[in-house]
Amino acid sequence: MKHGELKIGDLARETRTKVVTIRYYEKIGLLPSPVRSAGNYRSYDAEALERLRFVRRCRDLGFSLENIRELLELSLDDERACSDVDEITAAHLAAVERKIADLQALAHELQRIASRCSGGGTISNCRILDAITPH
Amino acid sequence: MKHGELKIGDLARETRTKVVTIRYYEKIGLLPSPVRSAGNYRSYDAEALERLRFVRRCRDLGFSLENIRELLELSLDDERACSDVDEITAAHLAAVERKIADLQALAHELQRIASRCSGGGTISNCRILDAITPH
DNA sequence: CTTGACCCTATAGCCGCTATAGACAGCACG
DNA sequence: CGTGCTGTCTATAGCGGCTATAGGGTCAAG
Repeated sequence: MKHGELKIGDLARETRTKVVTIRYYEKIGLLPSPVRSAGNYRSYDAEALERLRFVRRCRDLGFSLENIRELLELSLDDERACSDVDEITAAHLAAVERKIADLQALAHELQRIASRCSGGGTISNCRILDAITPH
Repeated sequence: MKHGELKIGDLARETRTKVVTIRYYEKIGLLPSPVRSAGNYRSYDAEALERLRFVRRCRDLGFSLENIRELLELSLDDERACSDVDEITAAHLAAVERKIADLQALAHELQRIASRCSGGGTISNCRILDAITPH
């Protein structure tokens, strides 16, 4: 193994990604197939590491793999308009904010329901089940 | 079809659940298999409707099908302690609140990133991609 | 020369549905 | 009676984003 080349486990450690996940990303074409060593091991270079780092960062930001695919493609074409990137980001942010609002409404309702528990009772007079049951 | 009996489509309309989903719930044992009509159509009674309504309500509250299974089982046993129900609800609420916190952190980061867009530029000087790319 | 850590492929499973295909039931209209 | 139409039936595969399992091969250290 030449200087600077990384095995899949090295890549996994560097990016805190599981080995199987890296292979999965390759299978779905999110990462290019790397060259293979004599023993048929995947052998990565620094660029591959950078690409995976970018993917991981995007995943941490909650982007879908499909979005990441687009972002990667955009990032390779210097001439494309930056507004495409902005659009993807803005749409994702909006989706996250919608999800937060939904979950907050949910949390309030659950709090309301949970607060009804008198404690120590049996199912027959459970006010939580009562609250859940549609009337 | 006797008075008061419902076909799967009726159940679907009443509960705003898709027909395929009802069949799916039956397959995984969340709903009991109903009797069949002469033409092999599923035939539901009012109790089945109530049960599905309960399931739907729980889904709307974000409970997993596994949780719903437990809640259904608990609700059938009058003697069981209500605290079991409270536990499931409280754990779910805690999970929802964790998720909200995670998403809020995410939203803040995305806002920070999106605000860097100067508009009108090209990928080569895209400050969003810059912000996403790990250094 | 064996042990153990790592790597390989291929396949199936997770959740909660959704989609597709191909066939049968039941009713209205001509 | 036939023809359409809508609704229902079964069975199977697919979605996203992994994760788990089985059954091997590779390689460096002791």
